[in-house]
Order: sequence, then structure tokens, then C-alpha cells
Amino acid sequence: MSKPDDTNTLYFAFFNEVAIVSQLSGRLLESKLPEGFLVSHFAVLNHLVKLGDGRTPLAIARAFQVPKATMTHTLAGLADGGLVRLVPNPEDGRSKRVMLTDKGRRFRDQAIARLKPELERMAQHVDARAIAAALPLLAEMRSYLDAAREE
Amino acid sequence: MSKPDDTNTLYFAFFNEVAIVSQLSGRLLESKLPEGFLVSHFAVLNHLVKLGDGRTPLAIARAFQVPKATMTHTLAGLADGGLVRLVPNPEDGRSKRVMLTDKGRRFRDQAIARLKPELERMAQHVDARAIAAALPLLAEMRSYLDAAREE
DNA sequence: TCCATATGGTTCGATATGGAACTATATAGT
DNA sequence: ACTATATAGTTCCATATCGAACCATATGGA
Repeated sequence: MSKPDDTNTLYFAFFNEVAIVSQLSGRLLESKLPEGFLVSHFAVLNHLVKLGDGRTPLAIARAFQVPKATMTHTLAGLADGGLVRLVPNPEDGRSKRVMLTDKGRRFRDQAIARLKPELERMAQHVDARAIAAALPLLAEMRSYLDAAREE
Repeated sequence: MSKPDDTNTLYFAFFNEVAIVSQLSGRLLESKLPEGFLVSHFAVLNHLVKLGDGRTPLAIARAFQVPKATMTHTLAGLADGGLVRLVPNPEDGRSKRVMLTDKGRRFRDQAIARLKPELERMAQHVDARAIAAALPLLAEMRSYLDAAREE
């Protein structure tokens, strides 16, 4: 039961914190990756490991809510490094499928290994249960923003 | 009491959601700003309105956790648009103070006004109380990451 | 007072980002 | 079959980002 202005302030504060956490966590992760690799590279590899490869560039772009031009570039970087292979999609001549290479899997595993101590330290300061509790809200907000975007 | 691997997964999921919400909210805000203005511009103006102007570029950079080179550029954009003025800092010859202009205040007010309907719709789908409940966690995570960064 | 070092800010350069225009293929309607 | 439209992906371009090197001023010894 707050006044509208307070509500605005609340949402602004929320988005502000989200932006800063995103900023800082990205930098932290990047500092653990080999020179020249970005969060986006890791995120895509991780996505493919977790959900399976063979997805199309567009599907991946949508999963991360980035423009497809951005994903083209990210995938090119991964392909340059031999971490994924782009193969034609037999089911659709316009499209491609993104396949993980062994090197890509190893890269992802190594990044996680290098991050592990960091996360363990983090878990001692920021309670995992609180993280778990906040996840549904973030997912809800994501899905709302995603829907709002297309209107 | 979960296994370490699950904990890793949890934190990754959290940061992933945070990154996407940051991405989407930024785009949404930007779509309400005049051509050529970015979230970073709005964020700085809002910061100055809320906490008072006269701060130094470096102080603002730290508040948003961006490199100082980035803030130099953001402030240059704002100054170009006449939304802030950069004046010498009488207390420190190396430094400057960032002053809001009337135009800057109006710009910020208008952006908020244009965003208002959006936020009201949002509040009907994503409960303000959940937002309020999640804020402390985000702040805690921010502050942890911030501290971890400097080690 | 001088020097060493630290700090605020800018410049430079290399790269990521994302919108718009484009190409190629697919699908739907006639 | 033919045309119109939609969709996957790339290319192009303008701009944001950020690390590193740099300049100017400040501060703290000796």
C-alpha cells in the first residue's frame, strides 16, 4: 500500500541494483576467462552444455534476449576459437545448428573450475537460500519484460 | 544443504537471470528516452537528483561500478546535451564537480513520466512486495561483489 | 623544498553492441 | 506453380565500452 511515487522509486531501485549486480558479476566471471573471451561466450557454452547443443543461433539469441546480430558475433568468436561448430540445419536451409566441440566443453568446465573457489567464498557471505528464494521473482520479471517487449 | 555442484548451478542461474533482466529493463527504459540517450545517461541524472549534484565524476563512476573512462564518456554525452555542467572542483584542482542543469532535471522528470504507465502495468503483474523483499539480497550481493573486486 | 608516489580525469585504441538494410530460403494464399 | 510475405542469418555502420597509457595536481616523506 504505497503511493505511486514510492512504487516508481522501488522499481527504479530494483533495476538499478540488478544492473549493478549484472555489471559486477560479469566482470568477475570475465576475469576468470582466458584473454579475449567474454561472459557472452561462456554463457552460450554453458547454455549448450546444460540444454543440449544443436540449437539454432536464433533460438540461443532469444534465450539470452539479445539481438540476433549480437549472437552472430558471439558465435563467430566461439567458432574462431574452435569451441563450437556451425553446421547447416538439414531441416531448414536458412538456418544453422550450433554444435559443441570437445574443446568447447573443456573450456566451459575449466571456466567453472576456476570460478568455483570464488563461488564458495560467495556462498559464505550471501546465503544460497536467499538466492533460491529470489530466483522465481527474477524469472517472473524476466518473463514479464519479455512479453512487454513484443507489444 | 545441497551439494556443491547444485550450489554452483544455483548461482549461475541467478546471475543469468540478473543479466537478462538487466538487459531487458535497460532496453525498455531506453525505448522511452529520446533518440541517442542511453540508460547510463538517465541513471546518472536520476542519481544526481536523488542524492544531490556537485559530486565528482569518480564518485559517480564508483556508485555505478563502471570504469572511470566510461563515466567520462557518459558525462560528456550529458554535457553535450546541456543536461549537466562540469565545473572545476575548488577543493581539488585535479577534479571536477557535476552540476545538474534545469534542462537535466526536466529531462529526468519527463523520462520518468513516460515510464510511469509502463511501471504501473508492471506493478499489476510483478508484485511490488516481492520486489521490495528481493532488494536487500541484491544490495548484499552487490556489496559482496564490490568488496571481492578489490582483493 | 624536492622528490616519489598516489589520485582524478582524459585520451587512445581495440572491440562489443545493436539497429537497419540485405540475402537466401521457407511458407501461405491464390 | 506463382507471388507475397515471413523468417534465419549476415553485413554494415555508428557508437558504447573499457583497459592502458597518459597528464595534471596532490600528498607525504626526507
